Amino acid sequence: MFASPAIAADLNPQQQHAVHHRGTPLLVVAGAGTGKTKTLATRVVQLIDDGVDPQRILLLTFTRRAASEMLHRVASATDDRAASRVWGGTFHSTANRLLRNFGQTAGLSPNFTVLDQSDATDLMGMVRTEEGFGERSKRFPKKETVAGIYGRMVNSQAKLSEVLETDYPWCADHGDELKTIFSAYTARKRRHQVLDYDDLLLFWRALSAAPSAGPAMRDLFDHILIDEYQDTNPIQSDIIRGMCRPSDDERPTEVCAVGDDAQAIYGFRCASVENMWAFPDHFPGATTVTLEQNYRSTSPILAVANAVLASAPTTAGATSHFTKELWSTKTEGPKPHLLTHHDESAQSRTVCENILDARERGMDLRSQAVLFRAGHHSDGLELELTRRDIPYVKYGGLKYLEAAHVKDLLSLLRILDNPSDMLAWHRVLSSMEGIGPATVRRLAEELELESAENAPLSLARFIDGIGKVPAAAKAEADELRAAFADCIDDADFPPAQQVERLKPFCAMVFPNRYDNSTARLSDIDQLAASAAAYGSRNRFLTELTLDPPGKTSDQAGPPHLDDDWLTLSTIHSAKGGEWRAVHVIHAADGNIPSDMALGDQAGMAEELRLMYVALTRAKDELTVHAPLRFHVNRFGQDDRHVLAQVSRFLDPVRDLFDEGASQAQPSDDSIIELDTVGVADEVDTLLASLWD
DNA sequence: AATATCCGTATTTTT
DNA sequence: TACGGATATT
Repeated sequence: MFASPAIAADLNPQQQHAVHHRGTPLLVVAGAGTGKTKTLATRVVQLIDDGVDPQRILLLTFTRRAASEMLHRVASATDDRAASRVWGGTFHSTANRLLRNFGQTAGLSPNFTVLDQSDATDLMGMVRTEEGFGERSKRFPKKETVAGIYGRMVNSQAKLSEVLETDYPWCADHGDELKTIFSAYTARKRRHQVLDYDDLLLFWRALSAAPSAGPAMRDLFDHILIDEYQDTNPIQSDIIRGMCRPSDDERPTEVCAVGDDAQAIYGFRCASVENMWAFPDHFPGATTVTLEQNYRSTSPILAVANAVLASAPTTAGATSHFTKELWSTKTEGPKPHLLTHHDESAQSRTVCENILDARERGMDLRSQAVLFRAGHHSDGLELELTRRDIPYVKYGGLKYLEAAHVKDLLSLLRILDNPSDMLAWHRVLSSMEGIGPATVRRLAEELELESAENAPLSLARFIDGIGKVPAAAKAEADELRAAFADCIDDADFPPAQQVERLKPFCAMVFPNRYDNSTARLSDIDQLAASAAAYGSRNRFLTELTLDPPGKTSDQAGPPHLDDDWLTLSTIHSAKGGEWRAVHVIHAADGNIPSDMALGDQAGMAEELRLMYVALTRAKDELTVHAPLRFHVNRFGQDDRHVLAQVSRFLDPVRDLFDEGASQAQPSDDSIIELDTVGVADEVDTLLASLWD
C-alpha cells in the first residue's frame, strides 16, 4: 500500500491517513506545529508516486513563499521536473495564470494589467472626483473608505446596504453616490483592461461557472489541495466548488483542505472560518483527520498557548469548533518568560541583550525572531538593533513597492505593457514639470486615450510627438518619447534593460518631485536587478503585484554578517514560520488586542487567535514583553505617556510564565524625559502666572 | 492652471 | 513624521 516507505516513514498514523486517504473529500484539521506542511507536501509526493500527472495537481497556498517551500520539499523527494509541473501558488496567482489562457471568452485581453490595492484605491479616487464627489466639502468618505466599502461588499458577497449598516454606519447616507462610483469604477476597469485583486477571483469564479469555460476548467485538475483553509473567503470557497467535478461524476475531483480554525486571522479580509466549519456540508461524504501531535514546541510553551486558547469565550465569537489539545513529546524546556518593562526603550534593550546572549549560547540569529502586532511596533527596536550592529530582515509592514518613486517607474512599464492603463498615464504625465490635472486631461484627449481599442495607437501617437506640453516639460517629454520608442518592442529588449533605459527620464523628473532624489534613483537600479529574473515585461509586472517582496530592505548589519540575521515580523506575516527562540513584543492591552478591535466580539476573538499564532511560533524559548508606559502619540515630540497593562489574553494565565520585571534600567534619556515633563509644567505654570 | 504653504490628523493586519 | 486637503500665491 505504501509505495514509497522512505517518503512516509517518519509520519505518525494521522499524518499517514491524511497522505493516503483517497476517494472522498478530505479535511485535515492541523493544529499549530503538527507537521501540516510536511503532510501536505508528502501527499503531493505520494500522488505523483501513485502515477498522478503532476500538472493535474493544483496546490493552493496562502502566500507564494508557502507554495515554493512546499514544492521545494516535493522536488527533493521526487524528480525536480515533476515538482515544477505541479500548479502551485496563491488563489490570485492561479487566477492570473488561468485568466491569461481562458480570459478571452470573458472579454479579457491576455495582457491585462493587475492593480494592487493602492492602485485600485487611487482609481477609485479618480472616479470619485470625476463623478463630482470630491470637491464639495460635504464630507464625502475618503477614497480609502470608498475602496474599503467596495472590498468588503465584494469579498463578503453582501449587499451594499448591509455593509453600510453593519460596518460603515456613518456612510449610510451616501449609498446612492457610492453606487454611482462603484459602477463607474467597474466600467473604467473593463474599458482599460485592468483587474484589481478582487476581479481576479470574481472572473475565475465566473468562468468556472460558465457553460463554455466551466467544463474545460474542471477538466484541468484531478486533485486540488488547499492550505490555510481557515483563511479563505466566500468567493474562494465558491471557486473550489466550481473547479471540482462532482462526486457523481465518472471521475470526481479529489479535494483536500488543510487548516486550523484556531489560527484564523484574516477576518479583516473577509476570510471566514465558517468556510472550514462548513466543509463537510459543502463536500458531502467528507472525511476529517485531526493532527494533534506538535513537533515544534516544548510542553511549557504549549501549555501557555493551549491555556490562552481555552480562555476564549465559548459564546458567540467561538474561537475553535474543531477541538484539539496539542501535546508534545518535547517535555523538557524552560517556562516561557513574561517580562514587563518600564517603557519601550527598556524593552528594546532587553530584547537585544537576550538575543545577543542567546547567540553566545550557540543560537544563531537565524533561529531567533521578534514578532509584533503592527508594522510600526518594531520602530524602536530597529533603532536599537542598528545601534548595536545586529543585522535583521523585517517582514510585513510598509512595502517597498508602495514607495512613490517605485510606482513611478512601474507606471512607465505599465504604459508600455498596456497603453490603455489610464492610471499609469496619469501618474507619468503629471510627474512632469508644469503638468497638472487639466493638462493631463487635455493630453488624454489629444492622444485619444479614452478609447481602449486605440490604445497601442495612442502610445504610437505619443512617441511620434503628438500631445503639446508646456515649455517647462519639453525636455522631459522628449526624453520620455525617446525612451518609450526604444522600449516598445518587448521581444528583444529584456525588462531589466527597459528599466535602465527609463532611468534617465526618472533622473529628470525626480528632483522636482522628491527631496532625496539620489537615494530614490538608486532604488531604480535595484528594480532593474530584480527585473533581470523575468523574460517579459508583463511577467515582471504581474509577478511583482501578485507577489510583492514581503520584506522591507534590510537596514542594519555589516556585509560580513550577512549570512546570519535576525527576523522581525508582523504576526500575520509570521504565519507558518517557526524559530527556536521567539520574542513577542508590545504584548500590552491596546496593542494585542489592538484597541481598534475592542468592542467587537468577532474582532476580539481574532485578536486572541493572533496571540495564539504568535505564541505557537516558538520551538524552545518564548519571551513575551510588555512595556508599561508608552507615548500618547507616536509622532509629536511631546513626552506624554499612558500606562498600559499586560495583554488581557495573558493575564489569566500568568502562572504558566516565569515572570519578571525588566533588568534594564531606565536609560539616561528616559530619566531626562521624566524630569522634563515636570520642568515643562513648572515653566508653563510660571508663564501662566505672568498673565493671569 | 500649477505650485507653494499651511494646517490638522492619523493611529492594523495583506493577496 | 508625513500625508492629504484646503487656501494663498505665482
